[in-house]
Amino acid sequence: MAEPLDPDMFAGCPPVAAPIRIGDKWTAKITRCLEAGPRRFTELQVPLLGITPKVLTESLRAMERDGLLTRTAYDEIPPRVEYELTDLGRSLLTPMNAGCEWSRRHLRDLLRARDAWHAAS
Amino acid sequence: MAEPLDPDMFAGCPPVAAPIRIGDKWTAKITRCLEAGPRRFTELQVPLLGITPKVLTESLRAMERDGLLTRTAYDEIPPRVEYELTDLGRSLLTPMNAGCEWSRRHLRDLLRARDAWHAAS
DNA sequence: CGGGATCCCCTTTGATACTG
DNA sequence: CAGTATCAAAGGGGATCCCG
Repeated sequence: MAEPLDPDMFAGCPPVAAPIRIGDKWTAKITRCLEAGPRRFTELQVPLLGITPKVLTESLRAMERDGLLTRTAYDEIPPRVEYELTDLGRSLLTPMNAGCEWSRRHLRDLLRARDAWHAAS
Repeated sequence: MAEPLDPDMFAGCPPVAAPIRIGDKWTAKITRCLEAGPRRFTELQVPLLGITPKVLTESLRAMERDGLLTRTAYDEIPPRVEYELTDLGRSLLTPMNAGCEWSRRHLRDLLRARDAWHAAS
């Protein structure tokens, strides 16, 4: 359905890059991962470097509860579960893109101000 | 310079309304409070219902450090300090407005999904 | 494979009291 | 007025181990 997720797709998005945050720590990244189509649990773990199963489960459950994505479990062996954005979840991409655009244009200024502050103190 | 801040200006913005968050818990609201011009410390405390001086100071210091606002202390008695948005701080209004627009259009759907979930469980 | 159960830590946030 | 100092609480996030 979709290309494999790039393990480094968030390389340019350190936590400092997120004065703008959507939902909890992982919501925005999960949304990005699902942008191109449904994904499996293990598939999501790859770009979300170091996320533990517990935390990923919690984030996915919260998003499911809020109607941002659907969870579909297939009764197979081995088990297979797919997560897919709903229209509501997809609507988050608009403010997310506004946030990313802000980072592209202004984050450098913010970091420069922060460095200057540390240098002065 | 500017009209007094409405103590209830954030009445329609419960925490649940913020799947989109800018900076720490108070950054976005402080930015809104400064939108119309410089404000004093005590002036800011009014709409930020219940914020303690400590937390307000911490938030303001962090924003100053990041170049989002300036702090000007006038050597008078009684003391007077004014906080004012920089251009960088003002640039946050764009993604903030995108987030507010999302809330206006979709928050109702999110809350409905959440309620349905609770009802089902 | 896709989790659940436990335990724990640390940061964020707040309450309270005091001060130049 | 505009903070600072200290303490306490809370919850988000993570480590580790286990399971159907």
